[in-house]
Amino acid sequence: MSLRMALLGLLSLSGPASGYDLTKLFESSINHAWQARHSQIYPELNKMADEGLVTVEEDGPRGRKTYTITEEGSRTVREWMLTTSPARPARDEKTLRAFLLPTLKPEEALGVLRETIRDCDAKLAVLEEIERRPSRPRTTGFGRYALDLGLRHTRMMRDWAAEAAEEIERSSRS
Amino acid sequence: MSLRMALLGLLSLSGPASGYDLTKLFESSINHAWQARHSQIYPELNKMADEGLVTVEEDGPRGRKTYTITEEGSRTVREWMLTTSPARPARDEKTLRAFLLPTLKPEEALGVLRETIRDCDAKLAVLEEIERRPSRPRTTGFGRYALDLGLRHTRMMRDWAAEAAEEIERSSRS
DNA sequence: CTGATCATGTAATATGTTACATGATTGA
DNA sequence: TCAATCATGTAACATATTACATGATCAG
Repeated sequence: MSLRMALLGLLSLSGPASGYDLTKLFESSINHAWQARHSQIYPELNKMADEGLVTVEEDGPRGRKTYTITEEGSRTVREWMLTTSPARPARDEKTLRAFLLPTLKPEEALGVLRETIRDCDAKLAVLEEIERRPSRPRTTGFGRYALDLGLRHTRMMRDWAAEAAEEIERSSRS
Repeated sequence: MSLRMALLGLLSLSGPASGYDLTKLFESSINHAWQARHSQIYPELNKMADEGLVTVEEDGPRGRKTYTITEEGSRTVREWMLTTSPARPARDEKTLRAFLLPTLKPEEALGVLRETIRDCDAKLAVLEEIERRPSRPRTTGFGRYALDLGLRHTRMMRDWAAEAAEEIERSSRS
């Protein structure tokens, strides 16, 4: 269901769009919370059109199709947001690796943690750049919460890795 | 690969265990980073046995089988931890919902956020209880990083939701 | 005219969930 | 003896990834 909801949500927030647009939007906005390839997005859009959650208009060049969310589509996301339960916990490979850190020797674990810190810093740079950008089109609102969450999440991860590394260093010195 | 690595990691951290044990261990330790049902775990263990990453011993009552990680198994997780790249971003339904918050009316969004806060508080209570527990068997180490990350993540989420709610309240009063 | 990007799709495979199925052992 | 829990599995279905496949349009 989540992919479907993500697509309906994007259509509702950004207005009519093609599968191609949505694939890009996915990458540039919601990517750290959910991902999907075009090979999953295109079929899903067609299914939703069959079910009346979106309408299709075959217009643009190169067989471009524009999808628009319908009343029923809007109702569907809304229901989902308001009534469905907390849902499955996240599947996060980074956290899994954190969990498995104790299987490594201290120096190895340290290496992994330092790489994590570098990755977080790189990601933070990107997100902070987006945050600073004065003209985020349609975006006072749209994606604001997600950006904020992304920043907080990355900082949290960075801090964790830094403190874990420090702790390992301390205990291997003694 | 991740499920496989999670299983090998658990076997390496906790010692030999049955599929049943591992299913339970999954739930009680690594659950917030990765999940798997027994219907996925049993076949994976058998596949790994075929490939020599674990050995099986059919012993206990009720056809219980005990799996032990092999040298090759250990090498496999180690490689994975040290050499494979940052990997796919998390898929987190909670964050997706956060992203879609602007599709709701302010009062509705507020309701969702308040529920998020309640959920986080409940989860924090559980995690803090685990943290306080004096006798975590084999666990000064095992699961420590993951627990810490879990706590940080939940607090981060809680803070985010609280601040977002506050912001919505403020702007709807004006 | 040529490389980048736009634009859509399908097929094979891998991963994950839900439901079905069975039976042994243990403790009250 | 009966309910809970231990213990393993398979099948059907849903979801997601990778690779294959095709071609139009645009900017330099």
